[in-house]
Amino acid sequence: MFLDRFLANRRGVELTLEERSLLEGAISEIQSVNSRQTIIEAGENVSVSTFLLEGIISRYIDDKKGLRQLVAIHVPGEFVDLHAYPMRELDHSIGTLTAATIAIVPHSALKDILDPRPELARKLWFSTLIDAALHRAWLFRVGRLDAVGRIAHFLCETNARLEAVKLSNGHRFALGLTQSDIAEICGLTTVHTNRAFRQLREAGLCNMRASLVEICDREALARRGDFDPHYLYLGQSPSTQ
Amino acid sequence: MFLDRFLANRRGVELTLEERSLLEGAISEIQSVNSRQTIIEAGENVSVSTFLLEGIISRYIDDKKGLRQLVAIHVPGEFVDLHAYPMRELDHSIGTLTAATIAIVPHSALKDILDPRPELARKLWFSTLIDAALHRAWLFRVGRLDAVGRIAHFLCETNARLEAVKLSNGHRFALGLTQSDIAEICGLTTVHTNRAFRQLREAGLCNMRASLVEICDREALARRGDFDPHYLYLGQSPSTQ
DNA sequence: CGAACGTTTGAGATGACTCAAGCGTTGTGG
DNA sequence: CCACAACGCTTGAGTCATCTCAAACGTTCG
Repeated sequence: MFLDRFLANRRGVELTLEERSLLEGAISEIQSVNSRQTIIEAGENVSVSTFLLEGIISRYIDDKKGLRQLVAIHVPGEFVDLHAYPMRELDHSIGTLTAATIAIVPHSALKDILDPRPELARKLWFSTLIDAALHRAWLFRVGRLDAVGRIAHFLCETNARLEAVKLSNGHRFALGLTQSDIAEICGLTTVHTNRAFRQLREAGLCNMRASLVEICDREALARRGDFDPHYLYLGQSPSTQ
Repeated sequence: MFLDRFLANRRGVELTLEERSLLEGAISEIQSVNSRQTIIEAGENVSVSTFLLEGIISRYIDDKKGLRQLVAIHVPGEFVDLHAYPMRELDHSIGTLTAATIAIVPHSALKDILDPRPELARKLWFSTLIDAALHRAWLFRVGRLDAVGRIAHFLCETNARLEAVKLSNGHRFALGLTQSDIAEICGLTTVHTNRAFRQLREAGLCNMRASLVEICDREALARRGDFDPHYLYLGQSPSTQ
């Protein structure tokens, strides 16, 4: 039941009941973490992976001046660092953005489950590759879009991801992030992010107050952000644009 | 012998002789491809993966105006799209930048080899995760560095990757790319890339003429580009900064 | 020799940044 | 229950990095 959301609605790799309960059994611990806490520091050796049950977690790279670049965020129902299983150590740090609940999965338990089950291993492999696809979409966002487009794209992506795990109805969702968080995600300053939000609001595309996001015109928002959900590898959800 | 360079000098996942020859046997075909050819279009269904023997191959996402964002480049000794094995279809396109030689590996052959060999499967999984780590470094580059820094970072990365497969001596390497290619990689215009190259040249950090890159001051270049090679998961090569 | 391509330089436009300050909301302690 | 601190949001004005448009120059190759 902890893993109900894992790979939910992902094209072709939904887990069987047996697979789900096997993975469930590999969980060693459930933890609560406060907002804005570092969970793993870049370069650390890790022997467990983290599955996110509640809240938003970020992955980021620090530059030498202490500024950081977010390279991923995770929503409930996703492994945050399953890639640590083959990699052993990480090239980035991990921290909470909001308060969060996580499940800890030791790699030894994972190995016992996966070694005799190539099909399941391939599904987990797939799930780490979705993260890579998200990285690519983020690259596109930062490299090709202007400030308004980046925010539009990010909101479309987040809406689609949350919808897949039933945390958005397609038009409205709670997102515990501040405008500064979104600025960091989109590679912008807080000030400029705020101005871009105003433009989106005035154009009637979307609205964010107190971390509740309301998407007024989903299609127009997707157009403004040049958003094509293909890279999320979702199944055919009824309202996915 | 085709696969000699694959995972060469990668921390902890070097292939055994047996593994190498098994993969070697999975190759169905060797092909030559001209410069600037599309190999795979985004969204296509694929049942083979591509291993790069010679040349430079890019992966890119098109925006709706026909401009493209490069999300990865590959050098000899790397799988270009091993992730197509678990994913089946790709969220980006693939094309050559220079003339190239590639080896084709059908997924069916891969499955036969990997299903009974979880250890080898984990090494291939790892190799796709290095691509993800490269994506993250690219995000850092585009999100946090200025024009000169981005180019410096890219040159440091490329130097290190080519060194791992013995195509750079650490200070000099042939790179069949134009300044426009590097502009696309770094999310800059050609004009501005040219000006940034001049700055690097005048500062005595590096030099690029006719696609031969010469790194004059490796440490200073790494500092300028805020480059830390940790994310490449290389073994301890003698001169890696 | 000429066409195609890549590199280099100039001048002006613009999107995003920096610095600075005011405003609104929330939570807390006296 | 009020006052104040902390935090996030909003706005303004001036600056700067990068972009756009334009043109000249050098190589390579047929």
